[in-house]
Amino acid sequence: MQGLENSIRKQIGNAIRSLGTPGSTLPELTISPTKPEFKGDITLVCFPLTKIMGKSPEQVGQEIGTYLSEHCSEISGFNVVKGFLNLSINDRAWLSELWNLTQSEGFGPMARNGQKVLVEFSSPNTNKPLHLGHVRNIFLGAALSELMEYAGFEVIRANLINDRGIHICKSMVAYKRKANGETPAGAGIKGDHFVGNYYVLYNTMFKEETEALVASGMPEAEAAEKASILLEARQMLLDWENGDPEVKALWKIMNSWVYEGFEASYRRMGIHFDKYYYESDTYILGKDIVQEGLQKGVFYKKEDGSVWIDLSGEGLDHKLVLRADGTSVYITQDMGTADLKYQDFGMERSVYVVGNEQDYHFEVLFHILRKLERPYAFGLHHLSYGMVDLPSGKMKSRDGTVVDADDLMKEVVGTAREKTAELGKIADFQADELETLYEVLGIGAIRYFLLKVDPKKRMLFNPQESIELNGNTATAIQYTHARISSICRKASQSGIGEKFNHMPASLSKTEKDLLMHLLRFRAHLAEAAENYSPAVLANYMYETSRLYNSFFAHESIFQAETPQLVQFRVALSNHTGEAIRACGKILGIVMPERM
RNA sequence: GGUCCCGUAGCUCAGUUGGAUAGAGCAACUGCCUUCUAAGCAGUAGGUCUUUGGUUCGAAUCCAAACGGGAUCACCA
Repeated sequence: MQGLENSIRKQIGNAIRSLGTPGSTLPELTISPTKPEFKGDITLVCFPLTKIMGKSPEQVGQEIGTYLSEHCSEISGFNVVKGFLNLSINDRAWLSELWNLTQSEGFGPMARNGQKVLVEFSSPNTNKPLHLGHVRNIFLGAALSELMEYAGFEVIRANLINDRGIHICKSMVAYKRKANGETPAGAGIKGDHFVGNYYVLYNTMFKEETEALVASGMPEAEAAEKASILLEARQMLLDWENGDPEVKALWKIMNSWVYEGFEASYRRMGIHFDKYYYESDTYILGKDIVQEGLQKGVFYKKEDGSVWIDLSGEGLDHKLVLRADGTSVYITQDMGTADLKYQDFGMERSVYVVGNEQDYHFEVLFHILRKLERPYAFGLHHLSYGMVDLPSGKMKSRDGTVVDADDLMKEVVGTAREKTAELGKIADFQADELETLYEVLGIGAIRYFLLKVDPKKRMLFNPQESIELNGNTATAIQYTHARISSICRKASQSGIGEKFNHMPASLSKTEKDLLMHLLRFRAHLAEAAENYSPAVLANYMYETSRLYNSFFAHESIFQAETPQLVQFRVALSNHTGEAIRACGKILGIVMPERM
């Protein structure tokens, strides 16, 4: 596409010049695929050229069209409708484009660009198991990482674990009071769920205690502050900071249970990290940066000793960066962590995959880092995403309306199992092959469902209806891939080559639509990487699958008129498979050979 | 209240950065398995792109305002 489109752009430029417009600079040419209801393949919008050429849009179209069909062998015809110049490209030109593509980079990754990008995602708290919101974050981060890698970057996947603070202490208090030394292994519960249960228990106990206090005549606000269980949790946080060995030991063991649980979930999701950061290490960072900022005059100190930054020039507000007592706030620590990451990896770009409730925080953080003239400051990006809603409304842990990540995976894999059995195409599958297939279908379905939507939009998750296996779903795309694989297997048994090595004289409509779409792969890849948007690629992948299915239904492959045509259609199928696998790899959706 | 995000078919979402008669899937209705996988294909129906102004040859897209939904505006993380 690139080569052909560029050469046509050039020819159009020549046309405009030779049609008598001396010296003036060309406006940007808008060229797009022709709408299906018109004849032609690509369309030039003529309106922007009317001024420079001093003619009506129709005249412009006619004259450029005439010039092109005389000077440009790829153009086989044209028509002008209401100022749109529709150009027909001969099939041979399209075929050579595909030929060029498959002979060169194909659908493989771009060449290394020598730049590094660090992607921070997942970043869970260690007091409860992962839920659907985390799953969106994790799949976004993982897909973005793959996408950037494919686009030529070296990628560092980082997970900043929030393993410190009052919320962890709450689980610890509940455990201390009620557990009697129970362990996840003993209880037969996954570690993160085990600890999460004590967090829930804390909240129950806290509620009971405050209600009792209120019943005994204490005002509600006071009761919420005086509950012994809360005081104990606060004391525990202080003890933790003072290095109390007993508290530290409990903290360590409970966190290790959670990490085991997380690792199991990550494994099932098919993701990994290159680097873990822990807030228990990073929370002390950033104070030296505050001093540096004061010296540089970026920050200022109030009479009480607290340190602030004035961002009113940026349309924001004044923001505290250090308390009067010299202790850190969240953003202090984030400044320090940003420096730490840069020391560790020296990356040009850094992406934070964090929910949109922190939009303001990151805007402030990025402003600060730019004012502090950090070398990485202009490569920062906040990949902000919207909440996942349920039909019942917002997910709330205390209402028990969260969709647990492990439950979700289990359920969808179960659905894949039932559906597969229903269709009954799996008679000759081995048991372990089947288990793999169910995983691939189930996890793929969730992944695609969460990735196909523009990240910044809130999205609705309906547990009953959302994970469908028909229509615009991973399953349907995986099915297309399985069909393609089946074609390729059959071809190889008959000794038919899978590589594109023959050009038919002409293309059918579905062949041409598919081919033209395949040629746009790299443009979509580039667009997705540029916008940090896996959704772009997800939609491209679905469209590829749809066009292939249409081709598949309309054209017979092995019964084609000539052996050459058979070979071409096999090759077209194979290359479509390559494109789908490439998208699948980036999105983390495994494409099965058969299903 | 200030700031930011969102508003497209009954539902869930696309919409190539301003182009032609706005597209998919689900749900509903019709057809298509004796030929390569029907988890599919082809079709019917479904729209005041929240509203009102503006910018221009042209607006779902850009600007302004209003309405609706959400987030945020902590010396929490």
